[in-house]
Amino acid sequence: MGRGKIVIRRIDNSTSRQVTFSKRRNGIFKKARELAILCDAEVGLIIFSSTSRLYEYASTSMKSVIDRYSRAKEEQQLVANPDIELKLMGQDLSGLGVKELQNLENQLEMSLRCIRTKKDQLLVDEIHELNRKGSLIQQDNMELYRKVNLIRQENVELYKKLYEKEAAGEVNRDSTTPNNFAVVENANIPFHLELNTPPQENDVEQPAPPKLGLQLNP
Amino acid sequence: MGRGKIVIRRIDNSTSRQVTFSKRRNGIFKKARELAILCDAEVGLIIFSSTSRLYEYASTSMKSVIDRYSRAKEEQQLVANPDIELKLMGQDLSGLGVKELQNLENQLEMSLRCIRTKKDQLLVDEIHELNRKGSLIQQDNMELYRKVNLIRQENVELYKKLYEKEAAGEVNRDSTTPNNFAVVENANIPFHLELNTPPQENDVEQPAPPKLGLQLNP
DNA sequence: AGCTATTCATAATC
DNA sequence: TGATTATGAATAGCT
Repeated sequence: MGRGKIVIRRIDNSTSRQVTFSKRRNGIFKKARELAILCDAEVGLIIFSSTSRLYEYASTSMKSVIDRYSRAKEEQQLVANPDIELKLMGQDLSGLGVKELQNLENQLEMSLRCIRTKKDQLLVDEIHELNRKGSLIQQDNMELYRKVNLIRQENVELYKKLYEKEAAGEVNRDSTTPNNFAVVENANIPFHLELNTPPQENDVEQPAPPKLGLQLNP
Repeated sequence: MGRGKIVIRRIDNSTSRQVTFSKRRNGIFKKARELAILCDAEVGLIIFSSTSRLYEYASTSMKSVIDRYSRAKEEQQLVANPDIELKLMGQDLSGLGVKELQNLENQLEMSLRCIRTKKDQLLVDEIHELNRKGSLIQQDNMELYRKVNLIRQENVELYKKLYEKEAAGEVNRDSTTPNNFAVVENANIPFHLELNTPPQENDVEQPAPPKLGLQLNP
């Protein structure tokens, strides 16, 4: 139904995707409404666009639809698993008085709080652990930088000495060839290192470990 | 679309209502699927027939759709109701009826869920960020190890050459003193480095970043 | 946003 | 129910 047939696959062009979305969204909402009216059905339709905007239609109310859906699903579950309810609810609620129900509510709320606390603790612990590890690696990193600089300095000294000796001596054997090669490599390494460093310098050279986002360890 | 135009009102004849329901239900499910695929949307469609049978379609999963819907709604609530805060502290509750109190309770529970979700997201994000940073520093670290080894090797070569030259030449000036000193330092550094490395090697030498505790990125 | 040429969905019928 | 078909709707491609 259009100027040409299309295959059903994601529309790559973002603009036409948007346009098609608008048109078809209207179309399907109309269909949903018609189905609900014509056939006396309860219909709920939820659509999130690719840009995460929410569009919804419900013949009654979305809350009603979702509640009914949940109940229906629970019943399906029950049919599939007849005895899960007993374990889930702990007990039959019918015949309980206000006091018992209040007790039950309190217990469940306690469990809930307990679980939440544990979950949060796990997350926070993990962040601490990551910070600790990060700090260790960073220290190691700084140590390595120090060492590279020391050895490099020494390297320079050695080259100086070699040149002095060669200058003091005379033009001799093939040793110049590997020596030159070595010089090139040496000249290369610090340069490369200098080039490599800047992007990480903020994270790496500072004495303190980087604390990002939330500050969890006071 | 059919042999004749129809008006959109409840179909009285129960049989044709049923037939129309079947046909249009298939139609709208197809439309929903097409919309989801074509426009990269997340779609959830719930239909209860007039006989209370449940039919559903979800491009991802109904749970995902409903959760996302709830979150979106909660955020809308928060944005729309910036002054809940006043009643948030619970003062001035006197004079409110059961209905108003229930409303307030619902709103607060919604806010609470919203805040919890956001908090969890922040924690998880932070863990991801720390993992990322850790991975970067670790790469840097490995690069540094490589460099230290290269320069050290080169230094060894240079020492060899220097000694050769000195052996070939003669016992000369005071240069031996700083030279010896340099040798001592040089001999020291790799040793120190070797001693330093093992405890961290597990963390540092592996190509992959260390994922500790919870595995958050699947 | 509109406008058609087309394809599609489906009401009526068997 | 299931299949068929005439017809109205939806919409893809253009402007």
